[in-house]
Amino acid sequence: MAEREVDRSVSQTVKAQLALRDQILSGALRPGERISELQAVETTGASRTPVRMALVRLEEEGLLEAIPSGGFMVKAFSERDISDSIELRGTLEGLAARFAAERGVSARELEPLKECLAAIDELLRQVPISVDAFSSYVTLNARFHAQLTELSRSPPLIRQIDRASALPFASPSGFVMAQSALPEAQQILIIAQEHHRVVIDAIENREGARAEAVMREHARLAVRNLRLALRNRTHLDLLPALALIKTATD
Amino acid sequence: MAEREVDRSVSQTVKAQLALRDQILSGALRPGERISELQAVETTGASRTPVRMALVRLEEEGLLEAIPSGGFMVKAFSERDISDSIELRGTLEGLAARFAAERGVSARELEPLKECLAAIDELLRQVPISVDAFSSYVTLNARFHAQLTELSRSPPLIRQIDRASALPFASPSGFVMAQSALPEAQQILIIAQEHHRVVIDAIENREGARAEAVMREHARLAVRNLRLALRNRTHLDLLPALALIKTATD
DNA sequence: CCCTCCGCTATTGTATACATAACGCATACA
DNA sequence: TGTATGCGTTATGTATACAATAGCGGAGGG
Repeated sequence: MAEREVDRSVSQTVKAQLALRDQILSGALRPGERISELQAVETTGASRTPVRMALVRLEEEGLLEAIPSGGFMVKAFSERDISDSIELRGTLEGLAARFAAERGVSARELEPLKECLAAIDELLRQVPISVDAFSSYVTLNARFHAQLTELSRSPPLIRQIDRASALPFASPSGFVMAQSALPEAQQILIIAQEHHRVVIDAIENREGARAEAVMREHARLAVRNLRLALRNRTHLDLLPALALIKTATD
Repeated sequence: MAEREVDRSVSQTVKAQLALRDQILSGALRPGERISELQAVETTGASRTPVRMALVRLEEEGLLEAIPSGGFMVKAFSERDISDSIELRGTLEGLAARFAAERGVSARELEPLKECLAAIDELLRQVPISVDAFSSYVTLNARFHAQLTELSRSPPLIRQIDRASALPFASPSGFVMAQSALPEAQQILIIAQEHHRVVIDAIENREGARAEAVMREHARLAVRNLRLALRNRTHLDLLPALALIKTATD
């Protein structure tokens, strides 16, 4: 066989993992479908060992499921799984906000959060929001959540939140995109921004319970809106993660 | 070289994973120590491929940490990491209890929980509790927590709780054992049992908030007691997981 | 005497060959 | 005609050979 083209800039394992994740999230591999190692070797360009490592990592990430008789299949998610994942992340972020508030955060550390807040305020001034601005919003929102998580200064918690966000529909960007299909999108973003404002205020004033409560409400809002969005399936092709939803609703 | 002795009853990957986990939790491998693949091959009896798969899984489990330049080392935990992990699990179990309460649970499903409760009541009648009884308590308590988690009927949440319990000191059995070193051990077990009783009652009566609150209090109690136990380091060899604590406190 | 550079060694990353188990198909018998 | 059994094919599980890199030690020069 012709010699393999090898990209030496990143490890083969990482390359395979990224490629496979792409295939899953883009819908090229459908939920429930078995992933053939040989096929993965061909599509990713890595050999079987790194492909297998990538498969194990993707299983731990939650995108794949081990088949008892051997091998892996693409995991399928119910609508309930998705809303639970969002609420789960909200709960963890609530704990992170509480930790941040109770343990104290310097003004210096809150600065990046406030910058995000101001930048989002700026974006939301547009009515209706442009496509470009919306895209910036997705980025800024993700950064806000990541920085808030960091403020907990709790490696175990940060780790769990990262894990909970691995499922794309449970990531901050994921459900924002889902909500964008709704007619009330702009109003939703404004409410969400209010949550952001409150959580910063609560952390500044060391009100742990309030900081936690608002993050949980933030997630519950997301869950409600995701449910709405799943009713009008019109623009949902915006959300690639939807490729993971079980076709047969249970 | 002499032919390798192969145990064909379980996969080599699983065998290696169990063996390595044992080595880590028994303290044979110290925190911060690099794990050599070759050495692991010798001690586990598996070859490099399954050993590598096991290492990846243990990393995802949180027992190992990837070294940037390659390979893995045993993760080291601070005291704060440990108490955060317990509080984290308590928060997740709180959510599980809430889900169970809000979504409704049949009397049939609560039966196993009540059996655990009664069995623990029986054990606690002994004053002071015997070593054997304490060992039964550890098992029953772990079962209680596992069954409660199941009642949430939320696969993503169950998965996260399992992950959060992977760290041995964050598992139900782990911190019970740590607490056993305290002079107030018996009193603590009685309070914990009261929590168990309340959460069942709350779930039965569909009081989600109360069910959640008591599980969080349950965890906070554990955190307080673990702190106490770490002060009197006398009997802490009871808790193998302590092998994971950073020697240099930071 | 110390610092730097080169080369060696040890360990990980990758590829592939081999073993084994599962699935499917075909054929034969009831 | 249907079912069961056996064989073949294909996939995964395992082992090992090869490649590349990082870390360490020694030697040489400043």
